[in-house]
Amino acid sequence: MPTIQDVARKAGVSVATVSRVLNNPSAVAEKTRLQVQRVMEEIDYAPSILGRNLRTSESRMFIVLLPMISNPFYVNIVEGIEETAIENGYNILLCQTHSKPERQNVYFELLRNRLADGVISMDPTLNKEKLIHLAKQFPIVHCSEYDKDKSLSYVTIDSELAAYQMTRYLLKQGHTRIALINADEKFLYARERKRGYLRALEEYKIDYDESWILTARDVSFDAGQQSMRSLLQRNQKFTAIFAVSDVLAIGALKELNIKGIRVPEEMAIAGFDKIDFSNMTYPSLTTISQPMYKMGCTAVEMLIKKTRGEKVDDVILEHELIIREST
Amino acid sequence: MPTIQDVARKAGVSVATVSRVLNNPSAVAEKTRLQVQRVMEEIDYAPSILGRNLRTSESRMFIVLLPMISNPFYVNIVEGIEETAIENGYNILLCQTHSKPERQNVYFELLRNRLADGVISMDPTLNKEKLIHLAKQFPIVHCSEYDKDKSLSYVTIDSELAAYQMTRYLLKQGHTRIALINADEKFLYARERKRGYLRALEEYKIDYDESWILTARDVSFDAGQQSMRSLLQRNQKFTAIFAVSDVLAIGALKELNIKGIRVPEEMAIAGFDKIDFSNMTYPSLTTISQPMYKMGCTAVEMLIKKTRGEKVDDVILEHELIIREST
DNA sequence: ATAGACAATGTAATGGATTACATTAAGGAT
DNA sequence: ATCCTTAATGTAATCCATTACATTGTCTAT
Repeated sequence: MPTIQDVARKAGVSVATVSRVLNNPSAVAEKTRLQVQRVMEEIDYAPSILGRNLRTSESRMFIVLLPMISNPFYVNIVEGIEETAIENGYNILLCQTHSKPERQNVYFELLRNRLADGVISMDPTLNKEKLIHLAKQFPIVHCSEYDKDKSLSYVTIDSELAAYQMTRYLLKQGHTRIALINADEKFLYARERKRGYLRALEEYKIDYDESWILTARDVSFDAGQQSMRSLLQRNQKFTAIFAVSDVLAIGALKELNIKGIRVPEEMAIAGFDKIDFSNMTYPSLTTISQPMYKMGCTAVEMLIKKTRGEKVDDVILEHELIIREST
Repeated sequence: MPTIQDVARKAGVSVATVSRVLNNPSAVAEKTRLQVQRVMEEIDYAPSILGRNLRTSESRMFIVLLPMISNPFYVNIVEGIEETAIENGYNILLCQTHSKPERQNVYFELLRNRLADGVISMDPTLNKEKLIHLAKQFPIVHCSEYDKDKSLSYVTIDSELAAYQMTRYLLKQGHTRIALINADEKFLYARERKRGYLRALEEYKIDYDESWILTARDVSFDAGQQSMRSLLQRNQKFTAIFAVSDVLAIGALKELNIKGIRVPEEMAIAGFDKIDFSNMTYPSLTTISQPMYKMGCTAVEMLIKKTRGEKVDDVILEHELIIREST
């Protein structure tokens, strides 16, 4: 691999001039510039990112931390992040954490080592203290997940309100026995959506009890299906199910299909997220649309501001109730 | 951020000794080692990856190139890649190319600059010459997609055979009019699967014509649905559909559901890949199981061998016909 | 003709780590 | 007491690019 020295030697100039051609072309005479550029072409020279970053401590890379790419919820967010990052001359590295600290640390090391200029985190399981500590030194933005105590910047939606609206919608449809398939409450969104659900039930003076709420093992189709199965065994005569994630709802719907329970006639079901697949189920799924693409864009914009040292405000985006066939 | 110099100064030793503590601890006296380690702890020192890589030209990172993470087909492959890479002390960077050369080049630059030690490519649209050129200098392995002319290493399945078996299975079920929803033939797998499909039809002496084969706009649910729609408009009375990808099949199935066509009674449908979703549809989808996880593991193993300069053989893994409710 | 201004280019320090080679000190053999 | 071996540590070159500062040369104004 040729270096800047090789170019300089071959072009009969100093390395400084070559570097100028690269970074500030107007500072070198046209004749010299063309000569240098010709040599660069000729020997297929590309500046070493390593050398450059070492000198400038800037990499124009962002790290995007997500639990797993298997959750389709992230797809459109990543789309938005990528698009906006590229527009602004940044590239992104997609990093799966599997919610494991060892994995997370690997990526934080990249940050500490200036292999990345900032982090967009969508992993809610990150160690909070560590994160706050890092956020003092490096630009970090939370996307979709965020922390209550405001010590970290975030962009998200109002999960509580969305869940409240969905539950209220189901109540208005005449349902009075509505189960909630929730995610692990270690996720803030799980806690928020549960609160919204309860608020609606209380407003409608429904006589519910804790058994209406079921926590899925994880956020996967299987877990959703299994949750539905155990709900059906109980014989509690629910007429509607609200799952806090489309993935769970789709799993649940599958179980209803298997058992031959007609949706929405015998049982209504609603999800959350509006992932692509939610429109492919039979029947299609009523859900909450999160502005995922926009959330990704916003996260990057916030992050770039942070790299410039500017103050950024947290952002809460609008969501939307999408009524389809399953309710 | 503290440097190795800071540690050396504070511990009263030379930078060489600090470096030895890091890379070859047995070469330094226990007393000194402990002292140095204490200082490292104290000032929260972490070696600069940049500095290290610049010196050693090794990064222990692999780049994984895929068109888009939205295609669930990649999920399990990535799982296998990641697992195996980590086991061997490597980390991976997931890179979406969107099949665009500009994007691909960004990541190849990382490779050229030693920010990564090798590439696993799952993007079939890469410029072949460029790739062959790069493969002379850097370890590159193709995963799932591969090139006919054997100039690049690959791990894949026998798509032609799988498609042949699926088609033959449908024929044995008594279907005689089987449409193929294909992907763009720029993908090798699309060409291969078409060949397998045709071989079966010919073996069964089916009087088919070109109109039985439809090329989807891209590989997405929508494209599958649209393909089905246009097939139905034609009034050609197919009794079975074979889609070369589950994503397409699921879109097609959706359209059948919408039109109230019973599956499999009035129309059978089969997919390819066995993605997680394929078991969540109603009815569940007959498909070809690719050993995706294993494919990912194998790709990494091959790549590691290559980084060591060893010769590697191409690998073709076994697939399996998964018969479910849709046929 | 000479000083001053300015454009173009070069020199050398710098960023953070690794490592070949040099140096020092301690212990063992005679 | 002297020489040799060996373990422990240090010195300095190196990887590649950027950039502050120094130098050279050309042109203008007086």
